Amino acid sequence: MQIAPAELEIMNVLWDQPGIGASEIADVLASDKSWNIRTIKTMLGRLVEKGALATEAEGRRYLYRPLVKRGDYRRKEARQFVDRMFGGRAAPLVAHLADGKGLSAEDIAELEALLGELKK
Amino acid sequence: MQIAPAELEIMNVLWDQPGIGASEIADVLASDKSWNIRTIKTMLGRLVEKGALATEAEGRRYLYRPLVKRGDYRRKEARQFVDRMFGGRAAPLVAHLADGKGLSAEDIAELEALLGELKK
DNA sequence: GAATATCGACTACATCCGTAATCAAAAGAG
DNA sequence: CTCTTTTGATTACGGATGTAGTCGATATTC
Repeated sequence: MQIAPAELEIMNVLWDQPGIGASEIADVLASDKSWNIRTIKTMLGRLVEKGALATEAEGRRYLYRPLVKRGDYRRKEARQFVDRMFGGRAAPLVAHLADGKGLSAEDIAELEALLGELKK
Repeated sequence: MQIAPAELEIMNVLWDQPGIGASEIADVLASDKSWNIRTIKTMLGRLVEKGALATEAEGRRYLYRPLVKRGDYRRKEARQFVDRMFGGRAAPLVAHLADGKGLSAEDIAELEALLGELKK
């Protein structure tokens, strides 16, 4: 199941706060995005249609909650991206991120810890 | 400038062999893709329009050559992807790849070497 | 109770993408 | 010279996406 970039913004809100309604989502997004409430509702509808969200009626409105796990989705996308852009190799990806100054000291430390884990 | 997934296949061929024409590209791609030559030409046209490719007339046909560097494009895409999916943090991305068994021993070795470099 | 705000459902519409088909001109085959 | 092939240019077309507008029903506010 494919989630478009704009739809992902909605999913992110719902992964953080499952079980809220369209207007609450609009409130959360209002800070960075300037999306019309209708736009948000359109995307909610599409996400439900795609099977990414479940609805639960609360009075006259719906509450939404993710059916896909954030981790699962990320894993799938990460894999797909690395395949598409780097022929499936993770190292070049990290190298490119590093080259673009995209790695903080903290990132590097985390990666080291991670590699330590992996070697075991 | 945005390069769609299918267009990227064309770019990859041209990054490997700049300065070839549509039919040569079709030959290279014939092994894995079953794209009609017309499809390839459509994508070439779009890539030229987007400014990703330059054309050079050779008799009645064109030779194509990338105007965007592969490394630059990858860097930009990697950054964008990490921002979109992982809030800009690289470590979680690698963690997800690792979790999905997406890291070979070789990858791990390369990453270690890379981190060694970065720490200096 | 009448005007208004809000909700979900349905519709709209331009652009991008994947996948070609058509067309006119030119080049090559015989 | 005529038929076929190849090339770039233009057009097609359905599905996805971003960004809403319309509509009918209901809830809320005077």
